[in-house]
Amino acid sequence: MSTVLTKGAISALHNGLALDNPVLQLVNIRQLETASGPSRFRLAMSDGQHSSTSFLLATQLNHLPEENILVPNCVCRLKKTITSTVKGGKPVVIVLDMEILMSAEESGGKIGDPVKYNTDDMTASPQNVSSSSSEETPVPGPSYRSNSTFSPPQGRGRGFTGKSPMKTSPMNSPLKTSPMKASPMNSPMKASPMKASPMKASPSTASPMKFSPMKASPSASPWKASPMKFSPAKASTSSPQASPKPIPIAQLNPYQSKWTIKARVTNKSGVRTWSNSRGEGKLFSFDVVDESGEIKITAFNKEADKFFSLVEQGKVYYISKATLKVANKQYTSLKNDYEMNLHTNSSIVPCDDSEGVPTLHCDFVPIAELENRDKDAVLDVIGVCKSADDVSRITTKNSREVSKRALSLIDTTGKAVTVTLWGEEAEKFDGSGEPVVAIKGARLSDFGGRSLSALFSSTVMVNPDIPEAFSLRAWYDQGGYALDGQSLTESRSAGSRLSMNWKTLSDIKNEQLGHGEKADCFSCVATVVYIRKENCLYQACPTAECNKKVIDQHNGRYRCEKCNREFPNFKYRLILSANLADFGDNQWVTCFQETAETLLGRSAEDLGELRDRDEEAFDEVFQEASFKTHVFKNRVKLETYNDETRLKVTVLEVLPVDHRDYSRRLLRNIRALAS
DNA sequence: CCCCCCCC
Repeated sequence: MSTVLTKGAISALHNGLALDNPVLQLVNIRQLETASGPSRFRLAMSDGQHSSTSFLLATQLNHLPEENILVPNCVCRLKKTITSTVKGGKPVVIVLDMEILMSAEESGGKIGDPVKYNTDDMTASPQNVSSSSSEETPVPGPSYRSNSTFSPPQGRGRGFTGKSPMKTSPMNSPLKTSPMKASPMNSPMKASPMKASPMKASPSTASPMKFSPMKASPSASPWKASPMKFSPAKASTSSPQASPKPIPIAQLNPYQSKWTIKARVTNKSGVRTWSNSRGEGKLFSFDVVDESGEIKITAFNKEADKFFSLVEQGKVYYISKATLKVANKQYTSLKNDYEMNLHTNSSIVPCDDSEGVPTLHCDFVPIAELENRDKDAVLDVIGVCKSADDVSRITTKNSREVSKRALSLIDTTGKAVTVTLWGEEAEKFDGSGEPVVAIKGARLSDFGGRSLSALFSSTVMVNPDIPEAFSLRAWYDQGGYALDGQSLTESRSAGSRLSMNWKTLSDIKNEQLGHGEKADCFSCVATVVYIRKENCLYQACPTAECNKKVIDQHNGRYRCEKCNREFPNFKYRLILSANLADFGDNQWVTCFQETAETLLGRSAEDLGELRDRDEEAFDEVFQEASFKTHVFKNRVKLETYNDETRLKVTVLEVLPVDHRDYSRRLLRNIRALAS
């Protein structure tokens, strides 16, 4: 059993040596006293030979002990560590990422008979590091699979508040090429002659908000560069260098103090002020990228003044001595667990050698995949803009006026989604020629099912010079355009005259539908569990417009009080009480004539005749209509008579279930329940 | 230390 542990790892880690995913056993875990901030856990780890209590769990892993996953005797793989030295020269191994290989039960208790590792003896050399002896620590950090790191960007939006970042942009040359010119692929004009599309996006028509290519090294093809090719930075924080060698952004973490990064500014905000209960101030932020990754940097107050004009969109800088903190993923699509705040001693130095430093880093989510992402997620998307609304002005809840424009983007998944642009971005957007539109950092909303909204921090690029844009262009022009891409965003005008305000039956109670002044309308998918056949038919006035119940005079004549007439005949009409159920609740509803006929699959006239002639056949109609599932569009209103209130649900329309649509919504509900 | 990001 002891073979599972990486012998010698304790010594190696204490000496700051790189190890490839060492496997250790947790001997003990203790929560440290912390004055403020998140809890800290100190770990005692064993490699089977030595044990040491000099391990500290990075706070982003606190959930492991908190959920009792990381408990004594479990066996762990340390996927990412950094060895720091605390005052007194004592090393501490900070565990930044780990996984549990074996639970305490599976490990069967303490492995081997480890002796306490003597941290005073720092000359001790690691022996028998039984796993990999590679000097290369795998570049740590979040997964960077399938990302794009590319240049150049063509646009970025700052929304409609704050200062225009364009002012500070060095990039004001016209759009150099459209994707297809740069693309080795067939001309889309040839592939799709009737589409005038992309060629129209000429420099002269290019939206001013688009950024033109950067003058810096158009030859650089950074997306070809492997983001993983960096050698590891020394874990040691010693040996200050005269001209510091930059470390990859992906290796930044809060447990190092001396570092420099070399990175390009991809997204710079204006200066914004804030005022809340915790105080007030001003700030601006910017995103930077290198080949390994990206990170958000924020400058407050004095630092905002100091660095605002220095930091220019598209330029490359050496940045050092800033504070790393855990990023709040809620607000960013940047692929980094951390972000950076500038402080008094922070240094930002322009760098002339920008060769090979990419300009943007995207992780595009296929449109079909948006269905499975959480609401409010901030993500990157790319698609062909097959249609765009005209720009319109709306007034927000805070009575601000703002421009908006909705686009429909489609990608090779054959799915489309609506994206809303705001402010200047909406005004300047030119959708002619069905351009490829890439958005970095759009927010996913559940409006109309799934839709996207650009944020202040989003970067909107029209026909960006990136491989994804080229292949999308080719796909679209060579046939994708003909696809009737199903949109994840249900439009309010779609379907029939009633909008699909989808609810489950339990929503009726939970959301107190029908309790308002006016009746509420909603749609649901439900199964008929019971239909009351008693009193479902009545004898109505035979006059076309009058449906009033007639009084049987028992002399072959029928009297209508409303028409004040007697008739020799009547017509049958239906008022059906049915009980509908879905996975969460059931509900009594009323169907009048047409909806009742649809539900039963018979006309009221036929049913009336059947009831009088063949009761068994009549009953069978109700049996057959039971346990069928439909889409019901309903009106719901709380009604009061005689001090008694009850919820009245009237079915307005019965429709067949669109199973594709339904399963999408069902999945969404299940996810919502699970989260 | 922000985190506003709008509308249907």
